[in-house]
Amino acid sequence: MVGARFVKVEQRRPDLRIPFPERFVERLTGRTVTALGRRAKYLLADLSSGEVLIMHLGMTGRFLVDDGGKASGGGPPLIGAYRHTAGGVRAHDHVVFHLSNGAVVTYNDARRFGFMDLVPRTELDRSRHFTGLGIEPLSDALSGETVAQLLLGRRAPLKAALLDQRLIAGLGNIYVCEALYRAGLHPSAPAGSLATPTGRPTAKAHRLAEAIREVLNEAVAAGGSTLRDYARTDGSLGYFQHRFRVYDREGKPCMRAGCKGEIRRLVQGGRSTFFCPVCQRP
DNA sequence: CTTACACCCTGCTCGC
DNA sequence: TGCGAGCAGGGTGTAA
Repeated sequence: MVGARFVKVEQRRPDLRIPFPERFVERLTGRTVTALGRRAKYLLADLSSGEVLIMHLGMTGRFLVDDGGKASGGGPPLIGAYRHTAGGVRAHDHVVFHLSNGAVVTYNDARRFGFMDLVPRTELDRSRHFTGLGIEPLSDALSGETVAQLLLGRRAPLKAALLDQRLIAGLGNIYVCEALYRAGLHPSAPAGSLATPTGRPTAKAHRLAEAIREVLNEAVAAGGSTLRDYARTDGSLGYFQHRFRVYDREGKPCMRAGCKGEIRRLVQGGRSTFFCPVCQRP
C-alpha cells in the first residue's frame, strides 16, 4: 500500500462499530498512502492529504489482500492472500480499497466490532481513540519500574489491569493470560501487589515486564494467533495459537516439566482467564 | 477516581 | 436434525 494511491473505495454500509467519518470515500479517493504504522491495536495509514486513516479490527476484523499476483507471484502467499473477484462480494465484506498498483484490499468483519476513522495527523494523539492510551509494551517504556508505577495502589485483579489499555496499550486477552503464566503470577492477585508501598518494582514486576515482551515478540515472529473463524488454510495464517500454554487449554495438563497442575478457567470482567493454579499462586 | 457490568453483532459449538 | 444457551482476538458507556 505504501506509495500507492486509492483509485476506488467501496464503502458497503454506513457504519461498523461506529459510523464511518463524513465523506469517507471522497477523503480517501485519489490520496496516496505515504506510510503505514501502528499504535496499540490501531492500524494507521498516513495519507498525502495530511490525514491518517485509523483502522481497528475489533474481534473478527481482517484485511484480505489481493496483490494482483505481484508480491506473491512464485513466492509464499501474503498473509490473508486471496483473489478478489470484481462484483463478487463475500459475506461481511464492508470496505474494498482498489489501489493504483493493482492491489485490492478488502476489510471483512463478521461482528463489526472494528471501525475506521479519519483524523488530521496533527490531531492524532488528541483524537478520541488515542487520548489516555497507555505505554507501548514493546517499547523501552515497558520495564519492571514502569509496571510497578502503573499498578501501584490498584486493587483490581492483575488480569484486569493488564487488559486496561490506559495502562499498557496493546495487550489482549490471549497475551495477558500467556504473560501471566510465564511470569508465574496469579490473575486474581491485586495489581498493586507488584509494587512496593513506594512504587518500586518487586521481582514479580520485573518478571512480568520480561514475560510480556517475550510473549509478544514470539507471537509476532510466529505471525500472530489465528483462532477459530479464519477463512482459509493456505499456509499464510498465524501460528502462535499452537504455542499457547494456557489460553483455551482448560482441563489440560500444565506444560511446565514436572508440574502436575491442570489448567483452569475463571471469568474476570466477563472475559475468560486461563491459568495454572500450581505455577501461578495467589 | 476507581471497579463492575451490559452492550454492540454474528457465528460457531455444545448439550439436550 | 433442530434448537437454545453460552461463548468468542475488543472497547465503550453507564452505574455504583
